[in-house]
Amino acid sequence: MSISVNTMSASQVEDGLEERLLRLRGEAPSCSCVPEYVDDAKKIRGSPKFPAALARLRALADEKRLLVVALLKRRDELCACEIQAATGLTHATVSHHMGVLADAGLVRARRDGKWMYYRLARTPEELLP
Amino acid sequence: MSISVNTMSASQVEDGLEERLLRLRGEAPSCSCVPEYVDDAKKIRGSPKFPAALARLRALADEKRLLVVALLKRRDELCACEIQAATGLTHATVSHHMGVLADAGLVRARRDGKWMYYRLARTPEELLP
DNA sequence: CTATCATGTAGACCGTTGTCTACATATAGT
DNA sequence: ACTATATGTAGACAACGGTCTACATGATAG
Repeated sequence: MSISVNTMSASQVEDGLEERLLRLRGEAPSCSCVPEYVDDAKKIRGSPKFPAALARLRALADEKRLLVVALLKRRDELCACEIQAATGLTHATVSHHMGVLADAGLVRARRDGKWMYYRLARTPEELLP
Repeated sequence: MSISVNTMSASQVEDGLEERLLRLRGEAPSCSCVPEYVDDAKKIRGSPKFPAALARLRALADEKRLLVVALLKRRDELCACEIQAATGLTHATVSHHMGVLADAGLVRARRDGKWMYYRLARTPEELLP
């Protein structure tokens, strides 16, 4: 899984055994590119912003959920039954989708009697990183 | 599939047959919300911007692809083998991911001899709607 | 021209997820 | 309390997508 390209010493490259083994697996590049990108990748993955941004993107990467968010940009609040009618889904699926959007921090839910109302949690400009 | 809530006339509601049928399917809301959102949804879906935005979001909604885009924000160009090392994937999977990003219009590919170089197609600010 | 390296493509595998039905919970009205 | 309405939850199923291996293509060096 982990690739130790950036930690290979000159002696290891010279004896060639380790390198050839990696090459046979197709895991060792032989181009002349600099290897600092591996550290960059670790930094990016280690940042707490990365999983949060990924969660928001995954929440928006669905046709129905993106439609709901687009609707909420026009009307600041929609009840669950409106979302159901606009998407053509069952109420169960709507509930699922709104849960995904809420977990990602994109929408906020408010209960008023029997009805649930949803609105964007932030301004549209802040929705994406 | 299509829900005709916004086209129901008063007589239809009064005789109740059509309405009860819709209710039995769980497709007719009975709350007091206004129904213009159905037209809004059609407009949003009909816009050419909607599928394009969805394609970009779906391309970014993957851990590895988001990592690649984040890397490309720091270094303006990366070759395929660098991306392979940074992600820990096989070259086949890297090729697949870069194809998805390119199809979504997020990255551009450039061939230089045996190597493929990738860079962001736009400035980071334009990447998302 | 052949060998070798970097990358693309095809197909299979399998975990993820969007969707539904069925049931459960909550709220309001009678 | 009892009923009806609105929404949430659980589980099942099917389609999608990320990943791999194996093979194909393109490109350079000798």
